[in-house]
Amino acid sequence: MSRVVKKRNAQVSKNLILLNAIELFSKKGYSATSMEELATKCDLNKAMIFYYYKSKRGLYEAVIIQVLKEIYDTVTKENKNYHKPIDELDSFIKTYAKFACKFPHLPSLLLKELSDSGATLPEKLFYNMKKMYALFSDILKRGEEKGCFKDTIPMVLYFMILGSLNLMITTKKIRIKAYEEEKLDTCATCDIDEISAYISKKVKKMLKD
Amino acid sequence: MSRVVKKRNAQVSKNLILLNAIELFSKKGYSATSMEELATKCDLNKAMIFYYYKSKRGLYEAVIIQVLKEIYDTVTKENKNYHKPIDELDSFIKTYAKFACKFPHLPSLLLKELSDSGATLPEKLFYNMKKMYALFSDILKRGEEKGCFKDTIPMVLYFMILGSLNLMITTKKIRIKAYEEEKLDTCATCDIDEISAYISKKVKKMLKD
Amino acid sequence: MSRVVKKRNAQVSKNLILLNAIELFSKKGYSATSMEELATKCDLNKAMIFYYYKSKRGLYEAVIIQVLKEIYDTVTKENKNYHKPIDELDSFIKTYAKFACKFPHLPSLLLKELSDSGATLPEKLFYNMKKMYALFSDILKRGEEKGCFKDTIPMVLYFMILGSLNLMITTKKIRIKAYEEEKLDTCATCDIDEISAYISKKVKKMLKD
Amino acid sequence: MSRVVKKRNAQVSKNLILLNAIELFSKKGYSATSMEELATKCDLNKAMIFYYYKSKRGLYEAVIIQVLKEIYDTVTKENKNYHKPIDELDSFIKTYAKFACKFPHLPSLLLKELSDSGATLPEKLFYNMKKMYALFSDILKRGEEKGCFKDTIPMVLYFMILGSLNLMITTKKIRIKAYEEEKLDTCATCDIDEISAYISKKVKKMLKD
DNA sequence: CATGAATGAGAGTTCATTCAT
DNA sequence: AATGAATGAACTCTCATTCAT
Repeated sequence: MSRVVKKRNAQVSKNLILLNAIELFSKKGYSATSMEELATKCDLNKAMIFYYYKSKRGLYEAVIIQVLKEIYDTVTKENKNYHKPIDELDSFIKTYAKFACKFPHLPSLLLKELSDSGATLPEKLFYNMKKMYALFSDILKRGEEKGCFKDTIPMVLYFMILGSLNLMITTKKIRIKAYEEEKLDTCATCDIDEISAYISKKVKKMLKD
Repeated sequence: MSRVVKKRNAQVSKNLILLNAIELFSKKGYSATSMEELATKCDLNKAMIFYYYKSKRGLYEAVIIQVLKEIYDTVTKENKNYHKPIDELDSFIKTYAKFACKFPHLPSLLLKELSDSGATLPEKLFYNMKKMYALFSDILKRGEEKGCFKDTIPMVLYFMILGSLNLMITTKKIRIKAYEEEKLDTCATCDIDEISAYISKKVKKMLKD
Repeated sequence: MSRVVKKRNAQVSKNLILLNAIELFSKKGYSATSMEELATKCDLNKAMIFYYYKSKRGLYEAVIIQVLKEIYDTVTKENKNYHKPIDELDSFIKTYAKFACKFPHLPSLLLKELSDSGATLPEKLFYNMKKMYALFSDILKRGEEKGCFKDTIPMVLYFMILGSLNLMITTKKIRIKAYEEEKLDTCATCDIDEISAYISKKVKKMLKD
Repeated sequence: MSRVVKKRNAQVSKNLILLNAIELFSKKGYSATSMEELATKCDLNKAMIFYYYKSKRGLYEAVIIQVLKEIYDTVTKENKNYHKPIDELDSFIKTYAKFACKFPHLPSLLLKELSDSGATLPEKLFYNMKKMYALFSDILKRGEEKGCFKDTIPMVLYFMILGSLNLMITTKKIRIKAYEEEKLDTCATCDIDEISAYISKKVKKMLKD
């Protein structure tokens, strides 16, 4: 009859759940993530997830919002140190790359959210996504005004950068495998800094006149 | 008591399942796709799916292989008409774009497969993915040999192209929404041809000396 | 790995579920009845309940409709033999009494359905309840026309009959207890026929002029 | 971190819980009533319910006893004003009707308690129920002794009165619906006073010689 | 007296999979 | 080749109850 009741404070538990949820959702996707598994990972009772986040979907939204906020904050903070559009662009790319390395599975999660939802994507989520893009497109705009960037379609350029970085990060394992087994040139040995430097260089070249 | 037994030949049913499976898997992802729903969509009994494809995972692999084959075939066929690396590159981009439009949800599916599996990715699937990439990297290689392309890291460039195209396609709905609601510059009105033309132009610029 | 699969035909299983559900729902009420328990009682897998009835609520509605139909059919069949309103009234009371004995816990179930639902009561259910009442009120109406019944408010009389019968039946156990322990006059020894005869007699007296 | 601790005295909180519990249990039944919901309704912590009433079942019993007491007290108090059995009977019916209107969902709750429990019905509850019935059967007994009532089976008559009143009250909503939609004669417009007057009149007629 | 975090058991429901026909 | 009944495991979610504070 005697039950051992763990005593942690609310914030600790709530955060523990969120952090592990970020990992699981981004590794396995929404449907394949089980609340049972998450609870075990947190060493917490399953019911606590619902106590704090109401529902699986609720937790999921909290996860996405949290992640978007983190990216945005990281990127803006870094960018404050630079004032020339070219440096800001450099910094944006490097910071995003660092972030994507930290949560390597999130991009596909966000991507899915962007694609199937369309209309149902909750407002908060949508709002945070736009803020992130606005940051980037502002850099380009200022660059064009100052005459250092030409012929920009910010949306496409944004996706060229994010797309390539995400793919390079998530495919790391398999690219190594392809290299080891068949000496295929998959850029297996490059680290993320080299990759983002290369992308930076190429993007700047694209935008020159 | 009398049961109506549909009579189709095996190939027809098997294909019917595969086609509908492509749609469902790519729309909803692996876990969120139910065999029940698929069977209903095919107007076939659930058990038939297992009769033909052994298991859900088996069907899923068949789906991915089928899709990769289709992309590869389409791209190679188109590219036979061109012989200068620049034209081949152009053609590669345009053909991939067309394909991605046809199955707009597949990229995220492939992407996930690339990321979580790593080592467990079945050989056949892996093989088909490599063939596709080889096609692209060969174009670049020939271009470098002929001196028309400079400073290439094919893997990164491959992902810049695929990444941006995929993202532009899958986010179409939401970009329109963002434009309509807040006049955000999300390239909402561009059609896929304009987008791939822009990407082509920019990639070529990157590779010039 | 080898699974033993029971082979019964659909109708048998579906009925088995319905019959046991009638018993459980009427004994315990909706919320307190568990699908797990029902399945065990049927010696069937829990999933079969959902296979046949979609949801607990769906099963519940099937139960109620089934029961109402049975009452209605029993009552109409019996009443065909009589043509004078007084005899029809007698027969109505006796038949309802017999039925209520067979499913002693149903009345409280129907009662609850009548009370909390109001607007949400499904159409089919509502329809069957009205048919039942119409049967009774028609007897009274004919009686008034022929001059053998006076001063009727059919709804109240209907509930006097049903209410007293239901209560006498459901409280049987406890009335016996009260009698044995304290010689309280709870009509403990009366059987249902005596009770319905008494009710019949009294109702007829009420309706005389 | 600072926690706001409500300060009420014990009796106030305990009563608050009881009152709201009466409402919820009688509206939804035992199983469908959740302690969480009750706590929210009381603007109190869930644990307080257990602090005061030990368990859900304990609270439930408190509820039933409280209600039975209230009925009994109301009825006896009213009946003190009358001394002829006929007037006492009238008064009993009218008072019960008033009470049932105040807690329209209680009857079905009591009914259920009467039926499932049988042997397990706690002593206190049983005791209170009997007191209530004794009140009624005493009126009839005195009436028979004085020669103004004939041929009484008090238990059945008790249930005729209670049954019809309860049913008329709980089905009010649905009877109105049936009337509005299909002009069915469901006594939709009668108020409780007319109904109890009609019942009174009819009961008295039954008991005449 | 009062709170909120924590628990374990069980609820309804879904789903991939199998088997007899 | 095709069906539909059957299964068992898993899933999300709820609930009464308890404990530390």
